[in-house]
Amino acid sequence: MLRDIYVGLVDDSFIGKEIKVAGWIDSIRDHGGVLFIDLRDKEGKLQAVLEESENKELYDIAKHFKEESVIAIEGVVRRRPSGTENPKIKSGNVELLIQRIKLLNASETLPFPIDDNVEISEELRLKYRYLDLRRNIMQKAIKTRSKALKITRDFFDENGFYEIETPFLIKSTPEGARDFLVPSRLHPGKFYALPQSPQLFKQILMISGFDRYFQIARCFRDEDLRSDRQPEFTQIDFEMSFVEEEDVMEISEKLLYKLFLELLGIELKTPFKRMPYKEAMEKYGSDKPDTRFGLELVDLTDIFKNTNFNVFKAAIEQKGIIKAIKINTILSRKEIDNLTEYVKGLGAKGLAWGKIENGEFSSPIAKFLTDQEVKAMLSRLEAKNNEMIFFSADKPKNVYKILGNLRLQLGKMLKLIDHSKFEFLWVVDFPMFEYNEEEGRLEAMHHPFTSPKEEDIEMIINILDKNDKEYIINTCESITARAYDIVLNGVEIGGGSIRIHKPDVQKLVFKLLNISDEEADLKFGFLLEALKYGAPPHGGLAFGFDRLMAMMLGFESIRDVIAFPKTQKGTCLLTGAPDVVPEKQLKELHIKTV
RNA sequence: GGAGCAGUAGUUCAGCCGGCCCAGAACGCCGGCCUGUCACGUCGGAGGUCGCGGGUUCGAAUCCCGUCUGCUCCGCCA
Repeated sequence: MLRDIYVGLVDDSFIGKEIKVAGWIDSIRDHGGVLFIDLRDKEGKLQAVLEESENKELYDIAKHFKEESVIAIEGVVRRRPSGTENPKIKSGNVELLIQRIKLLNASETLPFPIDDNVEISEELRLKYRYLDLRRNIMQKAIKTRSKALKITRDFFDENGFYEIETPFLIKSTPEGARDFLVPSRLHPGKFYALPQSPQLFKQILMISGFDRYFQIARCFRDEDLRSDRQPEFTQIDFEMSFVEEEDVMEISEKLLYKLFLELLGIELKTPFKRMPYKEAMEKYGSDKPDTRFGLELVDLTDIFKNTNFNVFKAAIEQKGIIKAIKINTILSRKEIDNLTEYVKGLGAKGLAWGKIENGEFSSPIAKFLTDQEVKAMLSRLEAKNNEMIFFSADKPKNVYKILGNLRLQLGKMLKLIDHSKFEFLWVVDFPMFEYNEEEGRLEAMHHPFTSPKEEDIEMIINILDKNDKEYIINTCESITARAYDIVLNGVEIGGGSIRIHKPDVQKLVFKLLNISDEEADLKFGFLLEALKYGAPPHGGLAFGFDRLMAMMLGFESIRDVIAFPKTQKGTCLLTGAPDVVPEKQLKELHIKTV
């Protein structure tokens, strides 16, 4: 070994000992006659000292060493002179008296400082990721992530789960996200897909009788990126046999409890709150509400059902709704303008607002409203003096999107969010289906293997019998799925469901999704077949591990908890992926670029 | 596919309603001084295709058009 101990672990007990250490020069200070070198490794820092009078030759060389160079030092640990202790570091009572130094690798001047307090552009951080990762905050993030994985593995092991790997090279299936494809050399014109999740395999494993499975699974989705979405990401994926919703939620809560306790010292209160999807949408305009603050949406549709105000009238005529958010401050004209721009970006035509000042309601739309309407509305909103109201009137989907996002924006703006809180919430009773207007067909809201509630199966059969588009659109929403999402501070950190375990129900659902028997056989035949041979009732959940870690560590983006993330355009600035490949490689794969 | 923000010394930023800018600060870098600092101090110095291309103008970092890159968001993400 080139060293006896990590510098960060040297403490009072080493006083008087001669040791050999190695690490990076965190900082170097030449005082003219005495030189300080703070040596750093993954465990911390240690101050090393060299006096010119002791060794002039070495002093003159060492004073030119640059930060982030890698050196090895031999010397004796001694107590620091009284009054020069540094309480900020663990080894602050002692220092290493340098006898010999070996320069193992000199560093050139860095492209940016290795310092938690300096914000460096994302571009540079990703290009020089190895330097970025040297920063204390990133070291901590990666370390915590590793600990979290260890805790997770132990937890599932202790609870009778097997960790089972599933393939990366799989069959592409319709539905869901766009697949990443891998060309097959042995089968010209054919492709593997990378898994969007181990979904089908974990179900098959239940049918195989393993009863409880988990996996720290890498998943791939070829969709546009966001601060919380990378093309490859990690799920904590698990599945259990002979369970119902509550069982899956309970084990999920236990894992989170353990992670928060052991990593953050926080004791979570379980069970977490549950909220039906419908309530989440109606009160928060979101299926992943941030419940750390109020500003709930209030429905005003009935109050304005006979209104003469054209904007509201038109919305109601098109099966729309009118909702409002009330805040207890009056914003400036400029702030309102900014919010208007914001909601326009979400597809709103404008932002109607009103305020109560000096006991009077005033609003750009006041002249279109009757006294009765205003009175009823203010009473519904319990609006008081110096409060302000924002309206949205549109199809429900748009109103939820606009007010849901406006609510988050207002929460931030008015500083209503307590950032020390961790508010968990289960969102339950999701609809099974969503109508896709563009494609004119139903889509699975969760995925097509999610079980409908037992009592709703009848409804599916009815819908199929009627075969009437209008009826399908109107009825599909009331079919409830046995699905659940877990939300933390307004971020969806996991989701799952009880799956279909009977082939006939699975066939019904495929049929409703407009997947023909033929196509179902072609794409999911193996699953339908497997369901015929004693498939146990089963269900599970997958956590978005990157999101969970980002939340726990207080990062805005999951890039900060991934060692080597990609940019918003999906490129790796460190290595330059993706890149062109030699013609020969393409030829072997039977591929031509266009 | 769309919208917004950003791009100026190595880094972080200021300048940007055209001329006071052949661009400035801090940190970093280079050199000198300094025996107890730990964001050391101090004196001096070097360092810039103002992302790129085009246009308007007597004159462009500054205005216009296009383009590239990063970020945030909408669409998309079962």
